[in-house]
Amino acid sequence: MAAERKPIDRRKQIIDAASKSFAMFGYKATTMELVAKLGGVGKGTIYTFFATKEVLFEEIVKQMTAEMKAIANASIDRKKPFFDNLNRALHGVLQFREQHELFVKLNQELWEVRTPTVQDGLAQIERAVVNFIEQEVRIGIQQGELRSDNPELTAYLIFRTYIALAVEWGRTREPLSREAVSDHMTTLFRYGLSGEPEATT
Amino acid sequence: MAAERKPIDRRKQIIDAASKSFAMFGYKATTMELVAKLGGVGKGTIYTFFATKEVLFEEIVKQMTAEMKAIANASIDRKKPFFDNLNRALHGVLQFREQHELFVKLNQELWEVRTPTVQDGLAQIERAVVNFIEQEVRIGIQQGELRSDNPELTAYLIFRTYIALAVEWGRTREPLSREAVSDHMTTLFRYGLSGEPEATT
DNA sequence: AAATGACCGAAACGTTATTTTGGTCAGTTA
DNA sequence: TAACTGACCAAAATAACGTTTCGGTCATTT
Repeated sequence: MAAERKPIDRRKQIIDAASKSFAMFGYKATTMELVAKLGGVGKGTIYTFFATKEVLFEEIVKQMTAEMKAIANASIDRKKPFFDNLNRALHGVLQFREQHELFVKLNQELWEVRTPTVQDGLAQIERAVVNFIEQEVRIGIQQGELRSDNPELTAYLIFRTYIALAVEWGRTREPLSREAVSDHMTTLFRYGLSGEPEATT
Repeated sequence: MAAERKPIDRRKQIIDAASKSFAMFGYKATTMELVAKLGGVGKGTIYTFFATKEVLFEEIVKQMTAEMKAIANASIDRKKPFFDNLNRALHGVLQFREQHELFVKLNQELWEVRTPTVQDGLAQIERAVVNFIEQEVRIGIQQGELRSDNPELTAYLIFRTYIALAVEWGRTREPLSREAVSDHMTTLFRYGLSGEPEATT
């Protein structure tokens, strides 16, 4: 065994530790001291990679956003119809969301104490998601698969409906399964409430 | 002139004063002392009609809910199709909302300081609205005008979409006009995003 | 009998003392 | 000597506490 691998990646250690801590305790309750301890790293070391706690947090949000975008992109198949893609992307994001508690925790924290940094982070994620959907909507329009005089608004509506079904509905009623969420999304946006019950394009 | 009308309606005076104060200053900043002063009434008198400040507030919420329901009901014409009714009811409620600042103020207050009483009041209004829509959805289904395997969820989605368009969208983007809101609602729920551009049933 | 406002205790608020925490840097380690 | 560390500092958060405000009561007035 060649003794060579030893350049411990401090940066990764820090990000991993911070990720876990933010997801577990939220932004406020995560102290740099704790991140250092969890990461097995001196506190000073963190500051050789990240200028401030805020920057560290933003990095993690950015990373998570990229990861989600990758998942969504992977589930898009340009040869398949818009609604199939929407459905699959939805499933992917939903699953990701369930695995990574960060969003949930952050939203909770935003409700309990209004931390501007957290608000910004969440807003950034929302913007990324809506942008992604908007782009897909534009492609769908070009393909003649759907109609919209305002792709951004349409994307926003899709996003809000998703949140309503996947998160908000479950706060006062029996939560919906992943399947139920994407079923409702698809049928609503495909045909609206009137029209035919089922048909495949 | 027959001198007879003189039984001053203290109750009404109080409710009017409280209504204005809640709408102007919010729940917290409205003191019983102030309501008394505005109503031209002794503080003790309020308590002969309303057991607590909370009860007074609930009464006003109840009254406002009833008023909204009346407006919505008035705009419903059983002979006309579901979507026409939805559209008209929407217009009515939107207009009502703009006239009475209470909702706006209450929502703002709920964001700034979490007052449980305010939260309950808002939740009650939401429940009333969703119930109303649900009932209309059920009728629409019976008439074969629309399809839904879960009227409550459908009603909830209609409500959330309405809020998204009328309120939330305007927080980060250029607000939509009343017309734009109901146009988008109608087209989305009628046909979804695919399907024909325009057609009248 | 209906109405009132001085009055009361509890909750909210402002202020100050104390603790925690983000961020630095002189010193240690490899 | 370059990466790393943790004692250290100022600023921000929190706790302690005296003061004010406010919901609710009730003896008195109308």
